[in-house]
Amino acid sequence: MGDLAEAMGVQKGSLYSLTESKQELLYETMREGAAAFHAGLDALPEAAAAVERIRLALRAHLRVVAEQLDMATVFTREWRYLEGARRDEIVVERRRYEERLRSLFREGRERGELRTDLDDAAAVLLVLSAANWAYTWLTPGRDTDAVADSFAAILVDGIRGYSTRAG
Amino acid sequence: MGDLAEAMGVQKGSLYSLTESKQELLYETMREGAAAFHAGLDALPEAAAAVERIRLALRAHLRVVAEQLDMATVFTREWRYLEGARRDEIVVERRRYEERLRSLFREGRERGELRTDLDDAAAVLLVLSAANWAYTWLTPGRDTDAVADSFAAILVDGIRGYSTRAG
DNA sequence: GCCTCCCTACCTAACGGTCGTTAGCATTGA
DNA sequence: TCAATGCTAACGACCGTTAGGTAGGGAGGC
Repeated sequence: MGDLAEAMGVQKGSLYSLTESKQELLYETMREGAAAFHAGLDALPEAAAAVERIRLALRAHLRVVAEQLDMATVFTREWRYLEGARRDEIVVERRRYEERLRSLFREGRERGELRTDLDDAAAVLLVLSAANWAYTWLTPGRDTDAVADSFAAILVDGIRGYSTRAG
Repeated sequence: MGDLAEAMGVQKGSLYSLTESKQELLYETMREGAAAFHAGLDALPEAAAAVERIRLALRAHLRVVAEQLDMATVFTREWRYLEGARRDEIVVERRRYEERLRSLFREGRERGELRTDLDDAAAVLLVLSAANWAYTWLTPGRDTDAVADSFAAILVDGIRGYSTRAG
């Protein structure tokens, strides 16, 4: 709160005529974050192939992280410190996001666009890992879409060389 | 330090005849962590194929995380709070680990075992993301090797369905 | 074998700083 | 007039650390 007040050019105590508490600020940041990430999934073209939707979901997520790096950092690191009902609400939103991601894979598999032997849980975890770790290395200047596409390319087609691919 | 003292059944101040400072404890934890993760890479069979070495590296990393969850959590979350020379040393160790992982991919590609058009940087980032995010969801009881293998399977051969694979 | 020294491990008490928050009051603009 | 915004000052809690002291046990010298 001290740092925030200083950045606003205001005394520490003055913040409390603008906000209820530090928890409240954290909560509002988390709400913004959840909304931003969900909006990325909302914008996915429904008609596109699963593989394409996954690529675009990765792009959307990384773009939010890159464009709102501070928020994304708080979103990934600080949600643990929410308490009570506010925490419950945010945890639900986080789970819902995971579930929406998971359905991308499940539906893709059911439609035969993805491997039938695909381990859904592992695939989602891999994407979520990339998404949630991104705040540590993404820099707003770089071409975030290209990175997302590289991730997607590896995820979709793997890393194995053509000559050595097993039948 | 208070929590630690309580867990040891000792007064807070008594800790300081055993350690120099909280920083020192953090530093030692980080050293242990770096050693454990590097040991995982040391044990990789040199003769194995790149794809296999990558799978085993993932296994080794996740196993360390699962078996030393507290250490791994500190290792991934708290290294930022190291200061001065101790911080520098740990940052070097972290970078070296990344570099060793990167060489798994680079050598694999150079030997033709991995796709010639592979984006090394993205591949390493993907593996590191999975590795560094693992402390948030890994539970010591579960079959960690199986999860690592699932990750490796997706990483190596991708998720795309056979019927829709592009030529 | 005994005594002395000293190191280790522990104690109590407190210091100095940080931090979130509150009370009470002043200013200002609609 | 009143709500919003700001100020000053302080409270209370927490935290890492230190000072100064005590108990005990092992090592070395006599």
